[in-house]
Amino acid sequence: MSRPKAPRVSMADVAKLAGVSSQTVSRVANGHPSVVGTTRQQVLAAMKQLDYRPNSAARALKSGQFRTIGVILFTLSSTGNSRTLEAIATHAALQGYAITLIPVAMPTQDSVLGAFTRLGELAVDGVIVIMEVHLLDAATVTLPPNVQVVVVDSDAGDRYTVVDTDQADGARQAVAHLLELGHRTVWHVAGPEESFASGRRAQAWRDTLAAAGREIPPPLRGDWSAESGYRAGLALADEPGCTAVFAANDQMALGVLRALHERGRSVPADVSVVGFDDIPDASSFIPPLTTVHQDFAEVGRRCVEGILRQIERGETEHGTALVPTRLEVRTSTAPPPRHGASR
Amino acid sequence: MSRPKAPRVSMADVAKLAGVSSQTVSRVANGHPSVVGTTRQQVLAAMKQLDYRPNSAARALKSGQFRTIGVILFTLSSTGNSRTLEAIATHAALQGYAITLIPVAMPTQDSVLGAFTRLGELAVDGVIVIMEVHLLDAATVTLPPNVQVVVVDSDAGDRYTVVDTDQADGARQAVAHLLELGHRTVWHVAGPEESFASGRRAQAWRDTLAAAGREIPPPLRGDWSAESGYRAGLALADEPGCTAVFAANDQMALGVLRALHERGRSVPADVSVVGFDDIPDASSFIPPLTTVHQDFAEVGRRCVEGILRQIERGETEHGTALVPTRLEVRTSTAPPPRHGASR
DNA sequence: ATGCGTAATGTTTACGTAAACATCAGCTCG
DNA sequence: CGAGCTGATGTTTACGTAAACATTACGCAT
Repeated sequence: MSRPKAPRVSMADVAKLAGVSSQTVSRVANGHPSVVGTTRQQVLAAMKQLDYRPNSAARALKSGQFRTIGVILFTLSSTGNSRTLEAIATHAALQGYAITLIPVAMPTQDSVLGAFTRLGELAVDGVIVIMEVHLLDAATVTLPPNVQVVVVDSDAGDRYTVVDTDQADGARQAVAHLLELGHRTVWHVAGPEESFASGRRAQAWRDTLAAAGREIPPPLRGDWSAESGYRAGLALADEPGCTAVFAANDQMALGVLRALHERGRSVPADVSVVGFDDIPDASSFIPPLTTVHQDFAEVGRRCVEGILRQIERGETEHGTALVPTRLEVRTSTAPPPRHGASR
Repeated sequence: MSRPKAPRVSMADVAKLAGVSSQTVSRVANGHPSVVGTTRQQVLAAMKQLDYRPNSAARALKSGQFRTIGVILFTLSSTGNSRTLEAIATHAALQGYAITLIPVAMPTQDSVLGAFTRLGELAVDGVIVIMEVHLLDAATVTLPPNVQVVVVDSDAGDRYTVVDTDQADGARQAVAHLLELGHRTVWHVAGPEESFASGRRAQAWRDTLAAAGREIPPPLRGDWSAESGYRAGLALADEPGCTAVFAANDQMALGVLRALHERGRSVPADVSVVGFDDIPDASSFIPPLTTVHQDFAEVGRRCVEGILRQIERGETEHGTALVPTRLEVRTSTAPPPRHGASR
């Protein structure tokens, strides 16, 4: 373990060179006002000459703060997660906070528990959870008492600060758009059952149809993947009455597009398709996909704001903040085929 | 700043409860052998009762190690980066290391320099850079002396440990596949000029054609985005002699597919298209895309191994490790149209 | 029996920082 | 003109851990 190391430069070294006490060096480092200009210059010069860098471990030990936020997530393979993470990292950096990644191998309670246990020994002041919250329940007991939590995409607003895309309104916009175009009803390719976002989108789809007095077709279930969308799309292609599809994310919409294409159903002439997320590729699908745009950057920003507020104040907040969505209309949607033509 | 806190449980507290010295607690915590069974049990029980968690700041201060790896990257929006990061995080966690994310706002030397300066004060034992290395040159001076570096996708093997996908072989396989199908030559949609990966793929494309004695069409240049691929695709659709396209990544291939589709050129009957990356959606493109599969998980694994080896040994290694690629043949490639038919 | 080695545990110390407290010089005001 | 104040800087201490060193107690060989 003991390896040859360039011994680190400490405040004491700087102090000696500058001819002051180490406390004065500390004051300069922290921008304390009561250091006179000339002294400050000397210290600064000494710091530069020795290439001094504050030791964050010592600082953390003394202050009890790490200036670090942990982010717990299951996977980065979904666009939403990685874009949110990126925004979190960027905003945290702006506030002088670092991000520590805590990957959870599998979305099981055991794994999550393990991640939180590791976290208990980890140097973080707060945690942002990008994951289904019901998995978190068992884990909360293992959280150190003074670590705050913010959750993305969840209904746990009564226990945590929750930041969420306005799933319901996004889905409503998508369905309303299709109805306005004249479609009788809208079919739905839902996400996995255990996903909160998926549930909210499906519920809003159902509600919007019900509010308009339309028939509610049985939803098809996918797992977010394009492949599962393809399977759903094959089924939909065989439904003669199906002229409009709302897929719960863009990847499944991609699969639906492929299935319809293979079955000779033209989009949007025969069937209209709407997605959710607005991933960068959506505008290059065949045809370019009408989809619900999510502002991941804003979600990330609010997460950081929320967690920092809690860290500063030292107390947990509750409540849910919704980030608005907006329908991005491209060319995968059109009025339904005229009645005569479609039979 | 002084906030009401649950005072943290320290070794001394555990020691008092267990009726031993804090050093014995330390020995138990670190699995030191010379603690007799009964004592160990007492300490363990006390730890559990008090919900003791080691303080990583104090541990880091004492040992000089943080058990943390920093990852510097510019963006997570590319599949490759986020998948690599995920693999890095997973493998680091397996070894008991945490990952600290250092996002760089813009790919400029200034930004990178800033990130490294911040890093200087950060608690990391090593750094993995997922980024064009030429931006790193100015930054190395600001790196603390005992922080090791591993680089992904670069030609800096003479200065750093480099882990890279075998770009050249992947591109070669793609081009060879198209030539074997009977295409006279292969057009190329390249990535951005400043990208090392892009350059390697383009060079291998050129070399493979040259080795086969084929004509080398002028490469088109994109920026990795589907939109840029679309623009390139429109140009290619107007090239009568173009029957085969090798796009430097899957997203640009997606754009090419759309352009060809819009121009009424059928894939693969009229034109064959090959991509690079094998993103999950590639199998759901219209048609499913033949592409070069990259093993991002393996890249991440080797990065972590490399950096840990350097951290253990305390010295920098040089050299490049190549992760093999493999051609995933789907239905976007076929023999060229028969001569008579195409005119 | 005496001494010595060894295994188990306790005591001291240092890591680098920053809060708390102490000191000292210069200045204002009664 | 000196008491008291203020601003600049120095000294002490504590944060939690673990290495290094110190101290027991016990067993075994002479």
